[in-house]
Amino acid sequence: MSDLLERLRGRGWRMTAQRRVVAEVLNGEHVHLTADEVHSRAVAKLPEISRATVYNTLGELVSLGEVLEVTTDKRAKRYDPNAHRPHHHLVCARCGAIRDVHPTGNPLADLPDAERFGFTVSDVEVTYRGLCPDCASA
Amino acid sequence: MSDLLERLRGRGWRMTAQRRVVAEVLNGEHVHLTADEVHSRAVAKLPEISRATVYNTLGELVSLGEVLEVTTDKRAKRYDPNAHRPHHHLVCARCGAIRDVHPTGNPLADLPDAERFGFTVSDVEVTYRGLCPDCASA
DNA sequence: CGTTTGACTTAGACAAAGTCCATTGTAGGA
DNA sequence: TCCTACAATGGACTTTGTCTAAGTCAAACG
Repeated sequence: MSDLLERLRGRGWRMTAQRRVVAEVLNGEHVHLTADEVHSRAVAKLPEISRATVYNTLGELVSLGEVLEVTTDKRAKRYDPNAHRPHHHLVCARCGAIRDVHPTGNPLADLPDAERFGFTVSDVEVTYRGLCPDCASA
Repeated sequence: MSDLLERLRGRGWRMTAQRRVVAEVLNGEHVHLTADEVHSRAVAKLPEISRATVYNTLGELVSLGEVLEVTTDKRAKRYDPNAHRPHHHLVCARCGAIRDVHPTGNPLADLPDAERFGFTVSDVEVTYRGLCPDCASA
């Protein structure tokens, strides 16, 4: 269950009530919360936690590589704790629902040298867009 | 040249000084300006143009399919006038430089039915990340 | 051409998301 | 237990974008 929390403890991350709560909120599969949603849920468990702390903690988790920042829409960034299994995202264009997906193939290999403009390419992010079953039938 | 302007005129788009200036600013290859950058450049040509008009006009160009919205980073949306030729983006993780790229292969075909969760998938957006030559040597 | 009209533009208020900073609190080691 | 470096707080601030009411103008029409 508490994989994220376990990993953080193992890395000697200084544990505080606030950090524990944020990590707990983020735990799970197909979790893609905005900073604000993380804050709301954290407040439910620990009413005195501040917005700044949630932002700080999320930023730190991202730096540690334990959580990924996902920007699927133009609104708020979302935070994805599933950082240890590489994956991409499928987003509903209407309601914003997000699923983790695992396409076959390797898009990095699909970018010819001639198209790299001298860049050192290290990562690729793929976002599929469409309509989820609910929105498609509406 | 004024391909964009030509196309818009051809579509019976009501032409005003403000709209012309915005279209002119956006013209070109590898152009990925934020709304604010578009506004600054538009102001240089037409000082009394307002921010709201720039936003309105950009939104309209996107609706018309003449300009694409790109969200490569967590900051502002960027606007890409190269909407005719499908392409993806290569972004420098440090300085934010953006190039249009044309990978081989079709990522849409790489998403198995089992990974679609019943979604009607219509589009895919690929963002490569790395360091541009300047940032890599620094 | 002049009139008319509905679409376009404007300035500024407002909202949402995120950052910054000086102050206060506390985890964890000696 | 006490200390101290690190963490949390909250409120002001910044950035990005939206909205509205009132004024302006492009273009169709006669």
